[in-house]
Amino acid sequence: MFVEVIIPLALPKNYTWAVPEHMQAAVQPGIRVEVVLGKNKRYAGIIKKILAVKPEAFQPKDILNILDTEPLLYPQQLQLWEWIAQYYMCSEGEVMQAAIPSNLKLSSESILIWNEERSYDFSDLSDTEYVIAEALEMKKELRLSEVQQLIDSSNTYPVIKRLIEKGVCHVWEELKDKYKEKTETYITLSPLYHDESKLADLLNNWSKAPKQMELLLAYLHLVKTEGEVTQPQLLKKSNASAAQLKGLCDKGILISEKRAVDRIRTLPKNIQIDFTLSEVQEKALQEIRSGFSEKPVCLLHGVTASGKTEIYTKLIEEVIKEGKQVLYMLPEIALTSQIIRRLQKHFGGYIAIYHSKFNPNERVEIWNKVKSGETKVVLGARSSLFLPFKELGLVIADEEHDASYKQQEPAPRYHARDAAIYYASLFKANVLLGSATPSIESYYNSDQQKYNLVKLEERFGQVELPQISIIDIKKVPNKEKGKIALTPALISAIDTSLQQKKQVILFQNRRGYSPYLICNTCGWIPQCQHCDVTLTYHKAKNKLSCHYCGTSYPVINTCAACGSHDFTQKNFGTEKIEELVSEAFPDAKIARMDYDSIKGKNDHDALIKLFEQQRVDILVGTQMVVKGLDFEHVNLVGIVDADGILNFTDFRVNERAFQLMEQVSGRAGRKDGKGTVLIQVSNVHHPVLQFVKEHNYNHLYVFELGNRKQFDYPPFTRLIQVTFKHKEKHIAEEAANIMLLGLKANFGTESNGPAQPVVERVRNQYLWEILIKLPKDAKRINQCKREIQQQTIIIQSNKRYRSVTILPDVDPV
DNA sequence: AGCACGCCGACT
DNA sequence: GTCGGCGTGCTC
Repeated sequence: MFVEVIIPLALPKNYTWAVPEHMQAAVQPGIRVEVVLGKNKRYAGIIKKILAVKPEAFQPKDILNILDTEPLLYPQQLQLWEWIAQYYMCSEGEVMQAAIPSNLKLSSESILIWNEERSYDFSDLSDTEYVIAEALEMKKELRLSEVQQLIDSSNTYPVIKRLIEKGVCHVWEELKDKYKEKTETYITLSPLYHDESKLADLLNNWSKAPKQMELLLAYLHLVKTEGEVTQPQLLKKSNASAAQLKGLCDKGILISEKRAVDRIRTLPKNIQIDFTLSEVQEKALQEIRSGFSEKPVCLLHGVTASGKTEIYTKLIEEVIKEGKQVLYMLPEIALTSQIIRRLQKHFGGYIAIYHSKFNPNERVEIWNKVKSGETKVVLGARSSLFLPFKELGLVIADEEHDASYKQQEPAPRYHARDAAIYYASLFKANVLLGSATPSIESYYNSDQQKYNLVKLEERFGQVELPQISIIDIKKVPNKEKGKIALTPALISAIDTSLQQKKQVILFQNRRGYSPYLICNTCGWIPQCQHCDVTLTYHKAKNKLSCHYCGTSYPVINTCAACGSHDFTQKNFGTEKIEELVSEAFPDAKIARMDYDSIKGKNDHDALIKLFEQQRVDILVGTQMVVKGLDFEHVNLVGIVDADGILNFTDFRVNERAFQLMEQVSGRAGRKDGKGTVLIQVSNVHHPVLQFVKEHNYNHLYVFELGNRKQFDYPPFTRLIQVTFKHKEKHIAEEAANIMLLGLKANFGTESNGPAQPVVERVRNQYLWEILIKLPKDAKRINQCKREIQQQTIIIQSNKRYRSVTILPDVDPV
């Protein structure tokens, strides 16, 4: 018997091991096994398939151990992994890395074992070797991490090698299971005293140790009120010490025991739906249901504040009642306590939250509860896709257009929305994609009748969509040199809102104080040494920072080109807007929400809460303010600098610009009355603005087409994005130049072939991203160039050499 | 991911 | 003439 095993490594394919006779009965797909790969490295892999025939090309090794009695996952998951590996061009091992909570991944740790036969003469050892040998002699065993501490260098390997050669020790690899149950110490009364009279006897004849008696009385009281008593509870209540409690336990009166407990607080399992759908929502729900009978995927295009969440809630309820499970995915950033609270209110203990910020032990617990079918609804970010659902009935991908569904680094570079559609198909489950601004590919798929499309064009409670006004910055009188941040029109609108006791959101998609500095004498602009982008001035930190790579520099006072000390700050970021607003409205409470002001996840939640409670009047922020948040009292949204959103050259920017502006605008007037959106822009004729103004999404993709007439519909099928990844900048540039010369890329898939560009990642069928690995030395780059010269590529590029969008003349699909 | 092997530049 | 850097290839 042989097994194909998935090892959590980027191996070109799965390897095969032999199963010794006595282990064969326990072997089945989904079980973890311990295997040796290479010389003596051990891994815990997952059995994918059982093979009956011995492979001919190599001699399989035996597996060492079987680690589970039942499969860790279901066959559907192995199928999903296979699909992701094939579709996104990575190994199944890499998928496994992403899929399994790190605590279920076993890895071997090298342990140095003291050689007892070794003489105690260390005269032949160097200083570092001596330090380790001495420690080994005392402790007999050392972990690799301990060795690293001892000689405080990461370069332990050569030293250890020499120690082995000199016969001081040998190396043992040990596999460790990292998941630990959480235990709490519970205190119970000894069964001896369960009899009331015996207990009374004990208390009446108590002598000495009054504190212990007090403790015992406190215990008896707690049992009555709480039922179960934990050690910390008891000690707190009785104000006693652990030693006093131990005394009671030693006397055999109380018993202390450790019990495994859930890390995740469980809520009662009940469903509570306390709302009714509006007529429009009800109609949409009907359409979704009947759509599901024909096609498994449905795109719900509902304008902002149309009440999509209520529809989701109804669908989830139906699925739970059928006894099936639901995966509710959201972009990471939108997983705020706002939405969590809302769903927990409806589904209580049926729901579990899952995302990458959870600690590994908690993740294992959720994993197990989803696997057992106990958890019915998972609310999570993209990684929740990998949970072992027992019987998936519905997947909801909310904010379907959001780019953070796509994993960029590391492999597997999967798109959670697309992978979820495949995953759902394995269960014959339905998928609901929801967005106020659907992605072009989803729109296209519904256009092609692949997905069903349901629209919700009305806001909940007949609130009208906001009135959108465009302010032409060019026409604003006495503007200073450069752009004007807050026009008089915007200022007076903010003033009106504040007087009405309403809230305002000001959106500026640039963080920092001023996006660049310019030398007044010669026009030199400080740039990042690594990235060729301008450095943004941050006033709070008093630093210049590169928003591309994150490097920060001290403020430059002297021009590198002409030595002048005279700089002007150009443009404005959120920091400056915040400052300008507080100057204009000294009495208003103003807060800023961007990457710099939000350090931890809690800051984000806390700020949202402040704003919800109207303890902030004006919120200045970047994209962060738009992600799936409902604020009821906002009636004005100002887009401070729309040019900054519209004037890019990236091919998908029109789509993104529209989505962003539409999402931002959607924050206005969600509940009580019509809102206003003011867009400050100089390029007033930009076509995207018309669509935003009319809330017209239907023709956006046509517009996208119109802008790129040379391509057939859909315009993006032939786009390939190439990313150059190389340590050395000049090589990445050289690689970009090869592409810019209009040469060809050999889209081979092997990762171990000769020096040739290598396909590494695929995004989805419309947009391919390819990572090209290039050799280091120049001679081989030329060879590479030659290999590249077989296919013509039309290139669209942004200025930075990091990422180049190219259009090949054949469809790579 | 490790680890081995082999190739070139910096030291006894 | 050897050490050690890293580039490349292989592991069932």
